[in-house]
Amino acid sequence: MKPTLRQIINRLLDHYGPRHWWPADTPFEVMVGAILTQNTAWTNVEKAIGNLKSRGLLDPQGLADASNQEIVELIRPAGYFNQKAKKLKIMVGWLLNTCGGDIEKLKKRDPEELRKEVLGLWGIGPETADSILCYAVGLPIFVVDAYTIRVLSRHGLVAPDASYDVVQALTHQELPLDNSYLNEAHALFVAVGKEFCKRKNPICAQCPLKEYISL
DNA sequence: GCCCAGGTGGGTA
DNA sequence: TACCCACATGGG
Repeated sequence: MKPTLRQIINRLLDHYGPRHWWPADTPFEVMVGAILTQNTAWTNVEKAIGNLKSRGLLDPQGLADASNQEIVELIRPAGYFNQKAKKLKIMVGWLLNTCGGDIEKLKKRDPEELRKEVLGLWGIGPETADSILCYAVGLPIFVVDAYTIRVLSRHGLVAPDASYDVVQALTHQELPLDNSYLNEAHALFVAVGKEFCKRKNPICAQCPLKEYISL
């Protein structure tokens, strides 16, 4: 039997309970984490974030003033450090320029225009942009990631190679456009994805969604 | 030693 | 548009 999106999320919420995402102390830390976690295990991101924190660089002006070399050394554990240092510099430059580093002010902007602007920054694609808008700014936007597509495709709701925009359009059509709900929904996909829906294991005997599997 | 992880941008046909 | 590749560390 093919479940609906709402059924999947209800089942996951039932199983995991509220996730309290994103794992960060401040909205700015969310933004930094969103860049550092690109194609990277979160455990490695934590080390990099810890390094930045202990150096007192986890604020917009601090990062803007730091040398590229220093940032590279601190974020080395997160991988892709040359690219990511550049991305962080571009992101904080934009942030300081557009709102003086005060992320609260971004809430007053037109959401669609803001998303386009963030997407226009080098190094920020759809998932990173939406992570920032959902978890740092607090907008009602669903974040699509590899886990989301993997889980949904294994239950026949989207194609395995479905595009980001197609999957997001589906979620925005089927789900309440509410920040708390969409925040929770994405976090639940990550929870079940990490535990049961890795690339290789096709079937998950202990998965809370196993009752729906019919493929 | 090999595969994978909460992607993105650039190059080529 | 549709592939292909570089980017890089750390854990299983």
